[in-house]
Amino acid sequence: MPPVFALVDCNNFYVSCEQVFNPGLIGKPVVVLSNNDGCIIARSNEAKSIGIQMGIPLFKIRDIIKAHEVQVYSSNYALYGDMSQRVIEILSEFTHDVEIYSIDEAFLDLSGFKKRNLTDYGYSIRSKIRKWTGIPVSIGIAETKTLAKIANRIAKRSEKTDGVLDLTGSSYQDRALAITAVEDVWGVGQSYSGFLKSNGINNALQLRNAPDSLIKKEMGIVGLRILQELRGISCYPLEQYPPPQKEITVSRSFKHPIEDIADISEAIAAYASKGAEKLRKARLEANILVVFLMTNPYKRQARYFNMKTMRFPFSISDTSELIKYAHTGLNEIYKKGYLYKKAGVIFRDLSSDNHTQMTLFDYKKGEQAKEVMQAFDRINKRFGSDSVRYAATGSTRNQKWKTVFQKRSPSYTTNWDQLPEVL
DNA sequence: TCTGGGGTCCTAGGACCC
DNA sequence: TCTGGGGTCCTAGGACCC
Repeated sequence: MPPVFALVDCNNFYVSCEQVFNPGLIGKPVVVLSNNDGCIIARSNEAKSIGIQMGIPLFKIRDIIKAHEVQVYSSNYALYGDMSQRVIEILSEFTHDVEIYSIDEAFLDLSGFKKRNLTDYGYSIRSKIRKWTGIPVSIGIAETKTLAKIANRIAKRSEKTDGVLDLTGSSYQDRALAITAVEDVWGVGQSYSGFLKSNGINNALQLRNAPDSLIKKEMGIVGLRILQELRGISCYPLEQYPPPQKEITVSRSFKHPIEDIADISEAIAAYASKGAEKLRKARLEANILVVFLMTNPYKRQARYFNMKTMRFPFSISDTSELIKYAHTGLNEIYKKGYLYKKAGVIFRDLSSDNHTQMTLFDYKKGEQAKEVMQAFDRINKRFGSDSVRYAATGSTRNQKWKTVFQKRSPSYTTNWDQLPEVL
């Protein structure tokens, strides 16, 4: 018995979140920006239809913004994360077989619901999410995740589907594949679509019917799996319990380039500290730390990129230790005379925090440090993040490396002081 | 002037070992 | 002409995802 997957995808998620709390934005061109208000990362349908591209830098479309009075928002992840959780909670009322795929997408296993009308089931999911959160979603249903993605894409665009499309056992399946461009197939990016098109494969139907040997040669085993999935043979099961995380990154671009290592050291300390908090929250410890530093790749000025990998004698999640290592690494890779644009830390080789190997002497020290970290995390949880922080992360007066959000909406759902008022 | 951030998987090649 | 072979571990780079 082949499985049945549903992909539930929130439409224009970040923009929809803004619209829920500011209904005046509905029907208008609206965009949400990346960190430092750099690029467009979400668009309302109206913004899409006036030609604003995903990922484009804001400064390149200033005139379109002005001409069409596009409403512009900085990203507000506290709000989006909270809304995402609400959507997931509703989904799990419909089935326990939920895989949270990203902040705005989830796969469901509907294999047990085959006797029902799956389209109708989709409609009831969709309308409940709409009613309880205000977020519009689209739902694609099919025998594999890749086909469910395709169904979802059509459900999102076609008026006729009204947001839900079930392709299981459907005579419409070939047609659906034929109207899906090859670059819109899950797993086909820029490089692969270039190769496929140069071989006359322009849509998903042609890809499904392509010879295995051709695909294998250029796209390897990943390509073969895409073929299987398009043919209705599932290669990617539902991952209800995701495997443990393999790495944790904290990195930021600087709004303006920075030269001085003192400023970069502050930034790196803040990133290491944030990463350490993420480690402890996931009950993990790191064995490897990578620090990296780079100039602006978009500029023609002198370029520099370097990174340093360090392995610890035993696994760590202690903030002050991690800051120390990060600074050691930074001092090795920093070179005077460059204008730096981005820096970050990566933690790798993560292990669970309950079986650290230490000598008895180190053990005592370790227990003390652990208690300090627990108190640190408790305070920040209770009074808001950064209520306490390490001196190495710098004075609040130094704004040189801080990320900018000039057009941020209030944190309507996560901060008591910013609840929306009903007048 | 102004260009995000955080992930995963696969593959090839080097180091090292027996 | 021909220069051992095979396994493991690690890393870098490429490709993709949202």
